[in-house]
Amino acid sequence: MDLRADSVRAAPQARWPALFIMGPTASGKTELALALAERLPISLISVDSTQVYRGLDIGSAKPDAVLRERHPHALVDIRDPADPYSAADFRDDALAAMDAARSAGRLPVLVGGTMLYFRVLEQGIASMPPSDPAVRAALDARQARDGVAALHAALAQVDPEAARRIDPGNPQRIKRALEVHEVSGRTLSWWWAQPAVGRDLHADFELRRVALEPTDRAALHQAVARRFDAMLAAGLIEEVRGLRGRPELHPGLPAIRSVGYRQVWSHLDGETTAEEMRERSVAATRQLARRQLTWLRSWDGVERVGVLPGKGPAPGFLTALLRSLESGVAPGGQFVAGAPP
RNA sequence: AGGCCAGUAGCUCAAUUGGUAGAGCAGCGGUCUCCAAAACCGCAGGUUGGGGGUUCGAUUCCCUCCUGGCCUG
Repeated sequence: MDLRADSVRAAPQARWPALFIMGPTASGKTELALALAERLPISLISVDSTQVYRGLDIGSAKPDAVLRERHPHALVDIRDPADPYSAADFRDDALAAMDAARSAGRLPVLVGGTMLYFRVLEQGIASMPPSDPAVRAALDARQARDGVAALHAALAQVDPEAARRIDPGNPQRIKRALEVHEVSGRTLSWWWAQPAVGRDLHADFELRRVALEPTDRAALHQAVARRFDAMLAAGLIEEVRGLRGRPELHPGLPAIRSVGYRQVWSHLDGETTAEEMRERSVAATRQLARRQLTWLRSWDGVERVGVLPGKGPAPGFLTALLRSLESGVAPGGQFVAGAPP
């Protein structure tokens, strides 16, 4: 779906530059973004499904308060962990933050590792009924009572097309399809067939997309383990203990299901030893990184920059990136429309 | 020193009366349209501690050596 040519005709004014910094966990995205923020008028926008939650600080590798004071990050700490955030929420919020950056003459720099969010921001998302907590709860109960196979069979009745495309063992997607049907009266495959609506990002912004890709998997694994140990030393268990003390929070919430938090929560429930908790957390982080890399490999037109975990990209890359971005800054210290991203 | 038990995939363990080995986890690859740090799919992986013997055939029986653990001195 590339509406670029049409959009340029419809909106002849020059587009505003924007930069994506993508990459798996522990690849040095934040360091690169902060280095840019030190030297250029940019607005940092977090693309991270866990950093949106207040109180999930250590385990989500949020930049610390001092750094965020100096370089504010949009879309960090915007939700309570009890209140689930979604890809569609992100798209709206990110576009608003990008518009604000443009109004301020600043370069929006979107940094993060939540690849679905990048994809939805760029390609849009089909107009579909949002999630409905009550319907979800009912479907969860039905799954517990009748099993996944029964849910898939029910889906096959109302929406054979969706049932064929969704794996019979994938309860999350099956329930989403049933939910959409229940709240809208239309099947998921009907919604899939609708033309995409909503704003086209490419009409207003010219993107430069940079992906940090670790060149050495073993080194990435080591960096992941080191970083988790540092989180433990920084008080991750205490952080989770605090969350666990809130009665409205539970392991079914997206926030609590995220890497590290889930495993520590389970450890505090007495289900695992400290050593098991550490091993499972580190393994889950490795798996997260692997899935993030799978996303990145499938994307065309992305600038791929090799990094050695722990050392970052080659020094020449930052210099070259700064030089090309600086050329878009006017004497007044603001970016100009039509600048090269 | 003697006795007993154990040694199978990277890890934890399976394998009916001997019929040339399976699973979970980890690893790797992939899917992804309002939970995505989620949910799911697939793949690979072992001269069964070494050596010898019995047998048509040994993870399985016998001998020996090595390693670890327990017990007795």
